[in-house]
Order: sequence, then C-alpha cells, then structure tokens
Amino acid sequence: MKLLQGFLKLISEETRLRVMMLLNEEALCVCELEAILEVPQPRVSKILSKYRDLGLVIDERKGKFIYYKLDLKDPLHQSILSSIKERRETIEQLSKDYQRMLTKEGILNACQGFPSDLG
Amino acid sequence: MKLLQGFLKLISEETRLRVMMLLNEEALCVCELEAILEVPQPRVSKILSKYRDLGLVIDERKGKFIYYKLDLKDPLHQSILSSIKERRETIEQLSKDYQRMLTKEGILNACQGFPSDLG
DNA sequence: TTAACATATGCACATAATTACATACGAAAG
DNA sequence: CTTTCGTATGTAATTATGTGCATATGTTAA
Repeated sequence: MKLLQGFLKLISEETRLRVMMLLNEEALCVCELEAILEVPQPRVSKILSKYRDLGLVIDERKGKFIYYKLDLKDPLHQSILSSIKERRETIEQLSKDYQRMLTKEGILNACQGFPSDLG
Repeated sequence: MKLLQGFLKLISEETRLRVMMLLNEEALCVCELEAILEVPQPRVSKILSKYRDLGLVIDERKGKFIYYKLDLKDPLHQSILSSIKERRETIEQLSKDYQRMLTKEGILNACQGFPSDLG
C-alpha cells in the first residue's frame, strides 16, 4: 500500500506527472527537462531526486549530462502510466510537452552543448 | 489536466483510495463505510463530500440511510481504477476492505437498523 | 412533537508539501 | 589548476492538507 500510495502522490502533482510522462518515453537530462517544462532547474533536480529515492529512475552520465529514464518495477505503476499515455492527446499540457520533447524546441538554449550530439 | 490532477490527488490519500475502491464495487452508506474502514464517521462524510464536489459520486436515500456509489464519467479515471482493482489482492489493505465489505462484518454494530434490510 | 439515529459541517490544531532563492558540488575542457 | 557549466542540496517562507472534536442538520419513527 505504501508503494502505491507513494507513487500516486508523486503523480498527483502536475509537474511531477509531466516529468514522469516524458521519462516514460525516452531518457532526458535535467536541462532538457528544464527547457521542455519551463520550470527552474532546482525544481527539476528535486523531482528527480524524489524519483531516485523511490527507485523509479535510472541515471547515466554521458559527457557533461546525466540522463534519466524511468525504471518502473511495479506492474501496477506501469499500468497506470499506460492508461494516462493512452489518453495523452486529451490532456493539453501533456500533449504539448510530448510534442516539445520530439522537436527538441528550445533545448539548444538550455543545454549549451546539445546533449544528443554526444555519443 | 485539472480534472486528472484532482482525481489523482484524491486517490493519493490512503483512506480516500480505500473508499473509492469500495464504492467502485457497490453502493454503500456512511455507517457501512465507517464500519469497514474503521475510521470516524465525520471523516467518511468529509471524504464523500469531496467526491460530491468533483461529481464523482451519486447519492440516493433509502430509509434512514444515504447510499453512495461511484459515477466516473472520465474513461481515464475508470481505467486507472481498473488497473488498481486488477491487482487488489496484492495490496493487503484493499484486499481486507473488500473482504469485509462482502461479509458485512461489524456493520450491524455501526448501522443500527441493518441497511440492506430495507427495500 | 419529541427522541433517536444517520449524516454533514465548522473550527482548530498539527503537520506536511510546494517553491523560490542562494549556494554547493562535480565533471570537463581549455 | 581554473573556469565553465550541469546538477544537487539547504534553508526559509508560504501554503495546503489531514484529522479530531464538537455540534448542527435532517429524517424517521414513536
């Protein structure tokens, strides 16, 4: 119950849900998230540290950047996120974030050396 | 987004999730919930009033008792609850609540005229 | 119309959660 | 090594949330 409760609490906050939906698609670094979501960097870092505490995320350094991706072990968590993903287009903010992630719009400004240029 | 956020916030609290899982099965009155969950009556009433505010619930009076049942209009909400329901047995508290609802254990004490005796 | 019971609400307290801001840490590149 | 830039963390202040207790409301039944 604690596990489920913790997970639901995480995604009950808008920004945290937005982060989770993005990391569920592909690995992203802090500055990319900062650019996509348009929230201050410390806030992104803190959100990610919460995820780390709950073991929901894997991080990997590539050059200057640390990439985060989701690592959901609990099938229930996966199932809940899938439900949301299925209806993403009906939720404007999530849809926007997703598009922005695909186009990498604005990320050049946030991350000085463009992350995906690295091997 | 607000709708989803509101829903997730509701079920991110343990007691509120427990109530929702029960009302997703069958209509129950306040004193039945009080007995099943073993929480004070005012708390149950307040939870239900939150549900009412969000239009997630329908109430119907039968004799002395007011029965509440879930009325989820948003398919995403339904889908999320279904995910949880599928794995209910893996979540001890939810499983216990469900059993207790089926057996009506302890409800006679909480509701003086046994609710289901009424037409 | 009064008593009994189911349900709702108000207030108050304690606690937690969000968020900004400043700053610290750490790797990489020159 | 020193600078730069990506990331992390601490503190503080505001706000929200959970929860208990007392009490109000409203219906039923005598």
